[in-house]
Amino acid sequence: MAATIKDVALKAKVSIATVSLVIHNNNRISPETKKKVLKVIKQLDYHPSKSARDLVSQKTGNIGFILTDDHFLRTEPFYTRIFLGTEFEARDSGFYILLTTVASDYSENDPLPRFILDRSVDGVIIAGKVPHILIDRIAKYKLPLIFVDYVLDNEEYPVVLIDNIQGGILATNHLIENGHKNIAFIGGDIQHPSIYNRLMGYSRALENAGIKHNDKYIHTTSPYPDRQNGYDAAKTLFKKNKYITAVFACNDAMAIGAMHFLKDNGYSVPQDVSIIGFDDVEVDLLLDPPLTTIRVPKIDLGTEAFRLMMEVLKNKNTNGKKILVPVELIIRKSTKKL
Amino acid sequence: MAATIKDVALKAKVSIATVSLVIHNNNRISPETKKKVLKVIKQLDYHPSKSARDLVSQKTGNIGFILTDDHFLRTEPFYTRIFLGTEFEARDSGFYILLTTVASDYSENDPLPRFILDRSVDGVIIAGKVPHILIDRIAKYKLPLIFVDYVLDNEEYPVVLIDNIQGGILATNHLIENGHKNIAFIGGDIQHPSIYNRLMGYSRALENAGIKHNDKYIHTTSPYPDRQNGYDAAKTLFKKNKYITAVFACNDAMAIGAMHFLKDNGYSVPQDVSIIGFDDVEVDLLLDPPLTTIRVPKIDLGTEAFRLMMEVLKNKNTNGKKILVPVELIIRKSTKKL
DNA sequence: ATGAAAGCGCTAACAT
DNA sequence: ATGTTAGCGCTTTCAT
Repeated sequence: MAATIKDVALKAKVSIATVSLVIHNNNRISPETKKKVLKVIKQLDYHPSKSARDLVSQKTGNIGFILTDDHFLRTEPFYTRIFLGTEFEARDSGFYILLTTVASDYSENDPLPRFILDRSVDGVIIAGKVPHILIDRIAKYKLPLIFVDYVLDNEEYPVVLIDNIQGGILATNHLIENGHKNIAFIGGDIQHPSIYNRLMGYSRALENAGIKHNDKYIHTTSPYPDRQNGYDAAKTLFKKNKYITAVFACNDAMAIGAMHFLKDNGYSVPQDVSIIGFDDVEVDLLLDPPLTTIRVPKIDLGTEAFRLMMEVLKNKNTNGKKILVPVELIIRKSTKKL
Repeated sequence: MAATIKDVALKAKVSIATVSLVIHNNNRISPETKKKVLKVIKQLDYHPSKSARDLVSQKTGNIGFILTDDHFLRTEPFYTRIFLGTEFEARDSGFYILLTTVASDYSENDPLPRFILDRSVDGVIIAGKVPHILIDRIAKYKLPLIFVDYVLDNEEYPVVLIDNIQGGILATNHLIENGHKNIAFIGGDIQHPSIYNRLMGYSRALENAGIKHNDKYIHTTSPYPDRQNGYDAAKTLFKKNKYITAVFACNDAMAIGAMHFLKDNGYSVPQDVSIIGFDDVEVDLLLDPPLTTIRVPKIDLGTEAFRLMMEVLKNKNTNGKKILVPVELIIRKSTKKL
């Protein structure tokens, strides 16, 4: 069995209280005693038991990380990266991240993540859109709650968000600067704040450039912004509109789908149509042509979320605190001058 | 604060021992008492504290999951999927998975994963190749240890492996059946058991078909089987050999790299050269042409690993137990009849 | 500067 | 069938 505090105390001929104080670097201990105890700790390869600490401190040193299985299973790693950022940061602070997925159609009767029920987390990070009912249920447990890449607009939770409006502006400006005027926007569910804001950025950029907003160029009825829906959105759009020369897709998956539609139908990218995506997932580079996009620093999102959680746990006033993570235009080969 | 066993006992007017027995469904308790206690438990939304349980039971209900950061950061989700399989299965058994990455060049001076030191896991799953020194150090803690997709040949650890030999045979046979005779193999470090076994499958298939083994068609000097090395391997190979009509890459990443090299140099796939990969990562479908490959059921690998861990924890005799997960040929468009 | 002791929320052995 | 109690390995208050 592993050594306990008792073993150390016995061998160092001090009380367990002294050992505890040494571990916590309390300055009430004399240098000699400290040295002696430290030596024994090393000899026995003693490490305090987390279970015992958790019990007595009424904390767990764990943070729960919740996302829907849809999001986790996404082909292009996105939330996985956010999770990694959180995990990296947590490790430095001595915390563990307990990851769990919930069904995208989580409903009243589904069980809550276990770590909430058995109190094995000190706080919960929710990444991406999750059903409202889940949030409501979690809220009852009064655990610190932080959102990443999603938040309900009427709530006061601290949140880490992508600067989607800025990203929308960046993407649209890039197209405008390349001489495009007939610029389409394709996106999924417009109720989703990220997509809504990307569209807002698009609108604002057009407005700033004095380009008239054309509702026919906007397609946002797809439920989920994946490749198939990108394909379908492009199909609908190009069937009705002949003058579109550029497409801003709300994410890379839809951009990829749109690119496929165009290829299948005799358009060449970027000669006939320029396409820009959003997210910067790694497959972008593999495409032919490689996709111009807006880079989202995914790892940073996770890192920031964890830091914010630490602030909350230290009782700082973080009510409604919002961290906007900046994005970056990555110009590759799917866009060109008109 | 959350309700404790004491609160339940008080309200139900029984002792905490009775409550404990009810929780554990012990049949020594009378149906009426049981009913009464259960009712109070529901009223108070009582869930036993994991910290307390862990401490008294000297178990943690956690399993550590270790992989190198290289592996976790792989562009094509592979180990992420294995992890998911483990997590899904763990959830059903009431376990948590603590994920941590270690540096690929982990050395003597680097710290051990914390969950080993502070005893917050009951066992450890190691996924993919990790430095030998890390395994040695972990072994000292006498924690149950299981390997997935990697194992040292001289060790007695239980392990879940891909049936790489069978996969190598499947891939090579597919090419042979399509009339190919001059079949190249490209792979990374041949010391890696997976790569070695895929090559063994290749050799065996050639042998069975009575095709002479040509060492010049085998390139296995790349350190890490990624795209760049696939590109380079193809370059080396095609510079020296004119008669190659098919390439079996040890994984999809190298296959993708090789495909790029061929495209860049005027070969067309599959008209001039057929290519088959291994793994079946999702981007394969996006390629032009979509990649023929050997499908590895990643989620299953994780699931099996967790189940094996449960067996070990139940003290079943699992010493040296080896689970071989079967693979499957997925024919797409990168291979064709000669 | 150090030690004794209570107690965190459970489980399990033992008692009734 | 149910209750009493010791103890898991720590932290922390209070003594000394």
